[in-house]
Amino acid sequence: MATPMLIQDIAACDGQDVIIKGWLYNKTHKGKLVFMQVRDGTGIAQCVAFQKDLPPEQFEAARALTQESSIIITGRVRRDERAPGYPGGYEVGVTALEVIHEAEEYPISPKEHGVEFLMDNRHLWLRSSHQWAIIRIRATIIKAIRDWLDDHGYLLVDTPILTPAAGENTTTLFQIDYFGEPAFLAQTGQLYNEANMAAHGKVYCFGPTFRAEKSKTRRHLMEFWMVEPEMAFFSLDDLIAMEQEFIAYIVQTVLTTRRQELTILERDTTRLENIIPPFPRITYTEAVARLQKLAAETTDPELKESLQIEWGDDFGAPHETAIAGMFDKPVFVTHYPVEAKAFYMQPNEEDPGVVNCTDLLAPEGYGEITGGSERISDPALMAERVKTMGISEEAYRWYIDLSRYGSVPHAGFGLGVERMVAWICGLPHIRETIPYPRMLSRKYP
RNA sequence: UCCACAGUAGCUCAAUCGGCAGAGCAAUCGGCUGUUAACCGAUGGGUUGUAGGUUCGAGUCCUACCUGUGGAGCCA
Repeated sequence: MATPMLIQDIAACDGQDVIIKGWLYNKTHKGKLVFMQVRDGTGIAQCVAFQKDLPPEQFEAARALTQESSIIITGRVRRDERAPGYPGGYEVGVTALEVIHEAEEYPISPKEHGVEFLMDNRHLWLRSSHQWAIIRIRATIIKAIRDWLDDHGYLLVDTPILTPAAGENTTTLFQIDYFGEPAFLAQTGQLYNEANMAAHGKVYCFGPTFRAEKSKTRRHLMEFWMVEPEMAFFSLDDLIAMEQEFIAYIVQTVLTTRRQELTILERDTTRLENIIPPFPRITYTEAVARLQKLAAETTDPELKESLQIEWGDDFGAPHETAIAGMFDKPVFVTHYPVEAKAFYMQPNEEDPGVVNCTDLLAPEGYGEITGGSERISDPALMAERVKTMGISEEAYRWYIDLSRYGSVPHAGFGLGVERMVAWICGLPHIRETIPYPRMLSRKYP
């Protein structure tokens, strides 16, 4: 009696008669036998149909089967070193084949395709093994994020996506019509997080965020997912200590639970195995000095040009890559100039020209994966900041209230999930890190 | 928004100095009992991104536009 089986469990079913429900991933036939690579969502298994083992009409159906046709296969699992697939090493000797739907000519072949074509067919491309591996790792990263926070006393508190006020910078917000009033898609949950923090101590929000920046780079999406922890009575040192444990846990969790997927992606995991605390940290000022030294020493005129920087400038992509390249772990860059950062960041006591903030730059040129800081907790300073930034006091009254009623030193950060996925998977472009990327010139499918 | 490059068969690409529109893969048909992006033989497949211009003749040269790719900028 054949029993249903998921392909991920194929090794445990050796010798058993099983039923697989799935899709034909690829096929090759050789006279009186047909090799079918069948995927069921949990893996890919080679199913071998010999003419003598099937009713004639079913063998003919196997020979004629089109790529991505949906099928139900009955057969016996056997160990075979030659069998490809994920996990592979076992194959199914087919005794019956039922075709559920014969697919039309499938546009994506196992051969190479261009970026535009694949993105136009993103809804189908997701079935390909590379994309399958990425999306599974993404799910594991998200689970690791939530597990670590939940296990360390952080409470998930949701923040709104539809927000009423734009503050000072409407150009980077998507505006929508809210019953005749303008509303905006959230760029961050942080301000609401600070209110939630005062209620629960350590909180985090996790959801999609939206930025209408006309960024056309390999690291930017218009819609991306961000986790933002916010902690009461936290200093910059507390923040850095927490972040490195958190990041290391995520990386190590993927390494231990998604080996197969990292192999599919041909990721060099030795770089990831090294991601354990403590991470190096340098100040912004030190980073600028190192960049200037590097620019002075290099003989490459293009690199020299791209590394030009003066104290006070924010880092561009070449700067981030160069700084990260000086370390083999993620590096915390702290104490940026006040002007380069957000209005709510706490100025440094000894050097008021910089803020107590830290960006975490990933190795291998993957850029900023977290950005965080101590927040201003002094009511007078907050009021002054709000005024000088030209922020609507009416729209942000609720936020200003937070500094009036039991204000405490606090800190938090945001982590971009897609950049984390790109780094861990070793992907050259962020577009493959989310099922349906929203980019400057693409919102289909 | 700026710079560079590209657009030819379903896909990936060729086409010499401006002179017959071509291949691999995919598809279809046939062959093969161990394939790993199989292989072998055969068949079908084209408004060369759009609009205009130069020329006896334009995929190729010129102008504008559209679309995409790479990079920069932008980026609490």
